[in-house]
Amino acid sequence: MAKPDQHRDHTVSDVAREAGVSKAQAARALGAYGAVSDAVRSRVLAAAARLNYRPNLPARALNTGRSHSVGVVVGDIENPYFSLATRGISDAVERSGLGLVLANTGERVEAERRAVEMLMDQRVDGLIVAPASTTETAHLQAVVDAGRPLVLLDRAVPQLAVDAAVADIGPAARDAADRLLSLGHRRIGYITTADGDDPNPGSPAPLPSPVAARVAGVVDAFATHGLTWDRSLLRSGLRGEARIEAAVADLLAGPAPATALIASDSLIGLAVVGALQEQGRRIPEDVSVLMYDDQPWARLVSPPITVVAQPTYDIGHAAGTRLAALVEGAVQTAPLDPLPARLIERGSIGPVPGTPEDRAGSPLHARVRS
Amino acid sequence: MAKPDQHRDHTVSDVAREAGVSKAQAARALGAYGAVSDAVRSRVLAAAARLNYRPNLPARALNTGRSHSVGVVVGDIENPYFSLATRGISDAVERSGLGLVLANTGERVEAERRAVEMLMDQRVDGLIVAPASTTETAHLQAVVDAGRPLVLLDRAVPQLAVDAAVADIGPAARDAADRLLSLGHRRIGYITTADGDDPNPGSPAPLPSPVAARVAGVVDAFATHGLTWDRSLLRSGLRGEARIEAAVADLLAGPAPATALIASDSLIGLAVVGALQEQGRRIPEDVSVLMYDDQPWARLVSPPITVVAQPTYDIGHAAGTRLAALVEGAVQTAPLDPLPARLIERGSIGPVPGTPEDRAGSPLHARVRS
DNA sequence: GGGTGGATTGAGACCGGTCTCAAAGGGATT
DNA sequence: AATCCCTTTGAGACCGGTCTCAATCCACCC
Repeated sequence: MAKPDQHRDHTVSDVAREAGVSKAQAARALGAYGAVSDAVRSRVLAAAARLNYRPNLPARALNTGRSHSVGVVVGDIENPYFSLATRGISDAVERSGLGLVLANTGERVEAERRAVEMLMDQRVDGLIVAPASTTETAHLQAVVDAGRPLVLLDRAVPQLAVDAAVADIGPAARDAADRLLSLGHRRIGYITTADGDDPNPGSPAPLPSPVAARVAGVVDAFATHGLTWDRSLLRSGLRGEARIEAAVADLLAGPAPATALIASDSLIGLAVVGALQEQGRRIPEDVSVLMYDDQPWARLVSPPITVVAQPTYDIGHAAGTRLAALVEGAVQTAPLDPLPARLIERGSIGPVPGTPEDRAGSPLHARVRS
Repeated sequence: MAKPDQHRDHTVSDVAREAGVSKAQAARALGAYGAVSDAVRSRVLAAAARLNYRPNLPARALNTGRSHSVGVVVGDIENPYFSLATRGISDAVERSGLGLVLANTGERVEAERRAVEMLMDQRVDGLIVAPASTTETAHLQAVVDAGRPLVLLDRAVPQLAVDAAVADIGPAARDAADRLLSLGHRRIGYITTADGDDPNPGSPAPLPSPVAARVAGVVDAFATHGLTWDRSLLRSGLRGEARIEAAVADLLAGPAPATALIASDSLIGLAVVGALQEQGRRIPEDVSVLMYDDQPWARLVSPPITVVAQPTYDIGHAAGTRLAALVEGAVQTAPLDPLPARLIERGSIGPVPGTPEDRAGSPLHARVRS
């Protein structure tokens, strides 16, 4: 009838009794605060060890108001980008003695809102969020209003005055597009999972900032050469391999097919390379391929993939370090510097099909500034 | 002098006052327990909405004893195996309304011990652990003794009477070795990051169970054919790409080089394929390669890599589902079934160099059962 | 020897919820 | 109208810590 070994854990009071001191003194010795004589401390510690005492962290959190844990909200921990960034966060945050509460959103704003709410209710000391949307950010504003430290990961949100650990994509994005332009490419397809149809900020559903920056790199590079990028070559909101493969096939079909494809992340890249192999297209002879996010396998496929590499681990680490500082009470800190991304040229981009390599640049110059 | 907007959150008492009811009634309405009339409930809920009340979960946890969160302890979240499994855990556990507290150990037992202790102090409702060691498991036994639900991930620990979500590697491991044997391979190198020098259970520092099972598959397959696998071809404890590359070079050197290499996980596989490419060895003409854990890129490299695929997501999902059930109070449950692994043949294994393919099987038969 | 001040100590309130228990309310029954 | 029973209500203890505050010690000094 009675539960057999319902032995509840020992508490501060138990330890105090065992050591023959008051609860207050035991608590001070165990919590390492306040004034405690050496004699009492050692008696209490010995008693605690004897009873195998373990502190109840939620109880402690209840009246200190500090939970010693931070929340991390990412789109998908399965995505190598996020798992590496999370590793960076974890390493950074652990050295401040903070635990890590993880939430997946599947890039759905609604799930993100719930996760953030839950973490706030959990009274985490701070939050790192890779926001799924640039516009629906009321729940993030609420975090700021509540005075809880918040650091954004990977994606900045202009209307939110908080730190963001991001890569400085712009220059590398332009480099990449320049490179393609100089090889004669004019029809460059851009494929992303992110939602948003217009690369201009201010549109009703803009792309998340890093994707927008990548697309802007293409647009800028074209503009620099007096050209205009054909926006119909932007394919967004593509979830699932099938949709991506279809987009690849579509971009490569018709009278004015794309001659180069840019994959907005390594998951897209995987699908794109897979699709091209299946469709029997050669890289880079038939199609040039550029991928965002360097992955170990990018060097191994043939040809090795040209990528724009971001310091993903460092981005996570920076976010974690900054959040830990804010949690410790830092204030008036300088904004985080964007970390540099860079183009790593390998073998997956080449001259436009039909163009002799040594003349690759000429069509460009023929048209420049009309 | 006074902190400007030190507005502490509203509490149940605040809501009660606002709604004109007792604290107890407000708490019942907000916590959805006990008996509350419709009139009171709606008044309380309206007041709560007006004050933007949010429950304090640590406080709730303090006297219910349930934190509605589970701990996950993995070797390295950056490893695709763990990030995929974690995704499975997350999905499974989320539908039970449980949060997820993550800890990385870097496969160090000491870090694992600390992480488990911290999570126990945090009073998580249950734990999922991928144990770094098969022998140093006192901290895990302590979890069991404390009556807290525990599910092991990926690796079973014989002396621990708890559920383990693992793959049934044996058959696929034997299939893989059989395949290599039938192609004439006799010198098969096995490369792993795990520590442990002897595939026999009972040795002082045995390999973790899944690695042991994989090695046992090789041993068994050899034995079935009346052969003995040369254990000097087992290379364990290899951390970092450089060490792995050195091991590859070493295995392939000397008078009796390995003709096939087995990579114990996808990270090893990456390094092995990279090393072979650098060393100018062709796969599978010069060396056959088999990898554990299917990864999207394994299909994309040339030749595509033959792998033993495990249902990693499902393993995580099974662990999460089982843990959630245990947390809900399930008892007397059947042990978890190991999930099947299977050999997926692609192009990275071929006949032993110098052996005409159609005669590949003959040296084997010539020796069978002496 | 009395005074002084800093270090130590213990009692008890408190954090924000849950939950027990006795009292009050409200039908239906007789 | 009195009784019974079930629902609803509020007071207050409690979870396991922290922390305030007044009381007590004790070494040192005049």
